[in-house]
Amino acid sequence: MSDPIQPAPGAVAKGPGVKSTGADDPGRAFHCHDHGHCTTEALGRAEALAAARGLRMTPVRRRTLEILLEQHRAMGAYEVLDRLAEDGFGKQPPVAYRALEFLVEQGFAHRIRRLNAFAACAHPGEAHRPVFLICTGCNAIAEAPGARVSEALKLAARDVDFAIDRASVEAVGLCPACQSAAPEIRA
Amino acid sequence: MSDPIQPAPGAVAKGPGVKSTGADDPGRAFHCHDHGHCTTEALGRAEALAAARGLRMTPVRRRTLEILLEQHRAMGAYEVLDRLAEDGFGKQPPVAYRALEFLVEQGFAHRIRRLNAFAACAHPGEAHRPVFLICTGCNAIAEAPGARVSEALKLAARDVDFAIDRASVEAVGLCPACQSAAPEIRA
DNA sequence: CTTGACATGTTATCTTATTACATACGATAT
DNA sequence: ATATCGTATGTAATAAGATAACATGTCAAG
Repeated sequence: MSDPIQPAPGAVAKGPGVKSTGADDPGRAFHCHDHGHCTTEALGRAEALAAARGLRMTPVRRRTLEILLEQHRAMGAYEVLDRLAEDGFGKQPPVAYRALEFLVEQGFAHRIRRLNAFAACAHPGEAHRPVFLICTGCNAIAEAPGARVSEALKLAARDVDFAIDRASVEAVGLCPACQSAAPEIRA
Repeated sequence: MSDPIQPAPGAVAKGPGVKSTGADDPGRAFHCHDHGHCTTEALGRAEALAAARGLRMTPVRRRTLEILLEQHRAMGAYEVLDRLAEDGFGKQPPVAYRALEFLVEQGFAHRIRRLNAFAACAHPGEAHRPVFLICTGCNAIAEAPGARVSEALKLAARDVDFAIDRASVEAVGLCPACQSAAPEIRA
């Protein structure tokens, strides 16, 4: 049960200009932050919400969320499955898919369609329409506030009389740290 | 070589309030329109653009685009592959994937991540950042102008210093016609 | 303690996508 | 006209992602 520590691997900037940020920073996945706290809080919130909704946060489900929370990146269902199997849970795809489905339904995790993968939600419980920012440099994923995007989307749909049920907005590019790093490579 | 006719199957509204629309209507996929013209034009533009770019619009590529153009909906790679095989082209996945990749790269088709599928571009050649509207009722797909959404997205990214490379905006819901049809079913 | 709803586990299968390698085609330069 | 090189096509094999169907286990209400 490796409980990975502070600077989450692959999600933490080391370069210059990196500032430590608090839990409410939208782009915190891209910066140094107290990841232990970040994890604990998300887990706690999920537990509380599940309880409040009369749902069961079972061992597989909790562990699945823990696994996703370890890093600020998306994981494929099979990657999650392997981890679960290591921990003594079932070894077959539905085990992972069901837990992930539950987490997504409850808003504790998100599905990143572009990557066919899943990522822990950074703001469980808060109604939000996140825009996903996917860094191709370090694979980190951040959720940016998507209220405005969502609004623009709604308008665009209304112009053609389309009734939106749900939407996904995913952008790939470079996080601040990888922008600093990449040019050296390209040059 | 079935050259599918006017009202594209699955893409054309039959209900009340349906108006015939011109080729420049953003949501035309959801309405009655001259699909033959719509197809011919897109194909012609693609040909011209390929030529202008010094690229080869080979038989598989052209046929692949034709297949996508038949209907205003997304098709899976294997569905396209089957059609290609019928026409005497190769029967293995790379045949379809390569042609589709070419079309997407050249902006003649789009990849709809949410559906793991592909759809012909409604505006080849015109620089545009489409928002995809996917109707769950009839599977039609329309491209709405995404300039504003794109702008909002850019701002959201800038707030966290993220450099967007490309983005996908996909909304699922009901097209005008299916909105009229659905309530009867639900009731 | 039984029952019913829900959760977990397994098998099997399906769909989507890629890697690797062989063959054919087409434009260019001899 | 033909050698050549880059590009396109074809095939086989397999990886990666996802679901259906069914059996078993668990927990809490009655």
